Amino acid sequence: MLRDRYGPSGWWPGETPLEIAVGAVLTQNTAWGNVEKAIALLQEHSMLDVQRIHSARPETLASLIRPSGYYNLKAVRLKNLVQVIMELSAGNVDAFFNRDLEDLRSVLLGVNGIGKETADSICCYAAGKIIFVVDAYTRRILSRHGMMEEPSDYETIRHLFEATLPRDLAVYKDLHAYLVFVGKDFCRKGKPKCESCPLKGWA
DNA sequence: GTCCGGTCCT
DNA sequence: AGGACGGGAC
Repeated sequence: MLRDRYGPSGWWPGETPLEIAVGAVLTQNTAWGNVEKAIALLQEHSMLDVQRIHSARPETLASLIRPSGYYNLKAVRLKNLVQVIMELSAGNVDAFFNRDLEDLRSVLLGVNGIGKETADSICCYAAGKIIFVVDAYTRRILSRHGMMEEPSDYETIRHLFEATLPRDLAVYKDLHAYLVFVGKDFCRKGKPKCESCPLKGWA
C-alpha cells in the first residue's frame, strides 16, 4: 500500500555516509527541518569531516548545530561517534562501516549517545546493512492498528518486521521511510488524519 | 502550548 | 519510572 502511494523513498537524505550518521544523531527527538539547518551550518564551516569534528572544541561544534536542539549534548555525541571511527579505522569512514552488521551495531551501541534507533539508522542508511529501524512513528502506527501489544520491546518490533520482510535493502530503507511519512503527515500524535491516511483500511 | 525520525542518568 | 536536554515550526 505504501509503495503504491509513495514510490521509491530516496532515503536517507544526505550525500555521504558521514552526513547520514551525523544526521541520525542530530535528529534524535528533533524535527528534521531543524537538523537540515544544523547540517548546512556544519557544511558551510567545512565541519562535516571526521578529523574536523574530532579536533573541534565541543562548544564550537555546539554553536554550529544549535538549530537541531540539545546542542551541548549532541556536540558531545558527535565527538563520541567520530572518536570511535578514529580509534577503530583511523578516521576512515568507509573502512569503519565496512564490517559485519553485528560488529558495527555493537560498536555503535557502545558509543555514549547512540541508542538502538540511531545505531540501526546508521547501520541501514549509512552502512547499507539489512536491519529494520524502529522509531516512535513505527510504534504509534502499529499500536493504532492493533498490531502491537503495548508496551512492546524495541527488539520485538524489529524482529516482527525482519521475520516478514524480504531480505532486500531497498525494501528496508523504503518501509521505514514510509512509516515516517505516514507518522508525520497522518498518524500524528495530536490529531490523526485517519480518513485520508494511506493505511486506512489496513487492519 | 505542543511536538519533534531518543538517549542517558538518577 | 522520571527528569534533563532545547531550538524551531505550527
